Amino acid sequence: MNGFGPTRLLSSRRKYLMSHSTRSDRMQIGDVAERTGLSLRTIRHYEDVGLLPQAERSPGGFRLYGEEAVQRLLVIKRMKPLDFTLEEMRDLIEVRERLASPRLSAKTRSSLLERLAAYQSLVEHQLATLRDKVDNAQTFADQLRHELG
Amino acid sequence: MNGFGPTRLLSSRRKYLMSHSTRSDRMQIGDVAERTGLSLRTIRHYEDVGLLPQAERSPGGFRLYGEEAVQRLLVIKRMKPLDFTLEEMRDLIEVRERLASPRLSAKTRSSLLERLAAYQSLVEHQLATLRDKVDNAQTFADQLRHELG
DNA sequence: ATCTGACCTAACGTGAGGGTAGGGTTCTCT
DNA sequence: AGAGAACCCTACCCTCACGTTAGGTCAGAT
Repeated sequence: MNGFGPTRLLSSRRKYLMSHSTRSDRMQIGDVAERTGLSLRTIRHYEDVGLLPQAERSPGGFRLYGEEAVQRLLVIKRMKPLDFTLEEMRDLIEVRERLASPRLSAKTRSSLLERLAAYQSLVEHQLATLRDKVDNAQTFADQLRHELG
Repeated sequence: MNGFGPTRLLSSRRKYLMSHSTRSDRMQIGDVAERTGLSLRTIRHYEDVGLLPQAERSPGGFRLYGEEAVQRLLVIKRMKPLDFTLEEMRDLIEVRERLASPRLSAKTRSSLLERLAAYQSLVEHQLATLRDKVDNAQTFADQLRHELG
């Protein structure tokens, strides 16, 4: 159900949770999954398609993540209901990140801003249709309530 | 884009729109698609998986629908954002329909009501998580607006 | 050293349709 | 009656975002 391993669901992870010595602030994939509410499979998949950068690895090959990864995944999670493809999200995120850098020619910057603006109007549109869907669902729920009430 | 044929999109269908004689109130699939906003492909798929009952056919094999089909599809459309599988929807609709009949033993009726109640609580739950998603998306949109504003 | 829980890759499966090919049907108009 | 346009049919393969095994390896505790 979880993609792998026993289902931990909400139980906070007990073992080697940041041992004591030598640990940096690197988490492994299970911690990230827990903090984001995404499955291991999903996280790996996002890496596969480039939505998440390649994770560092432990000597034995375990993926290691820092806080930025969690933050990025949370952003992605917020975007998801807007019905973008993973590739669009990758692109949108990249545009935002590049804009964050101060070292950009005016041309580059304005072209990035343009792309971002395009995404924004898409976002607004999708947000509107999402709200419509909620209304629809609400209507259905009301009807159901009425039939049972 | 539409599953088949030239993209009509919003343009109302011009030809043989309920001819004049001999026609009953049967529509063909394109009319239904137009009225529900679903694609031809989707409608056929729903029939394939039993979410929509087998349509009648014209002598030449065209699917023919009545008003009930449109209504049913609109109900399905309202449900869709709630993230049910097509099979769950089929089942839920069937329960509702069976309940509508007056010829039911008390036992049957109460068992159906129970199932419906179970669905209802699922619906409420899904509705809640859907609203959460909207909030998330909203947060994201706000951020984007802020970056551009 | 061993156990156990957490993790790995590889690969196939699934749900809900989209897209295309190749061809038949139905109405309108002449 | 014939033609043309608009509409529809089945069959099949494709896509996207993962889920689900299968068959291992790794890391920390005992």
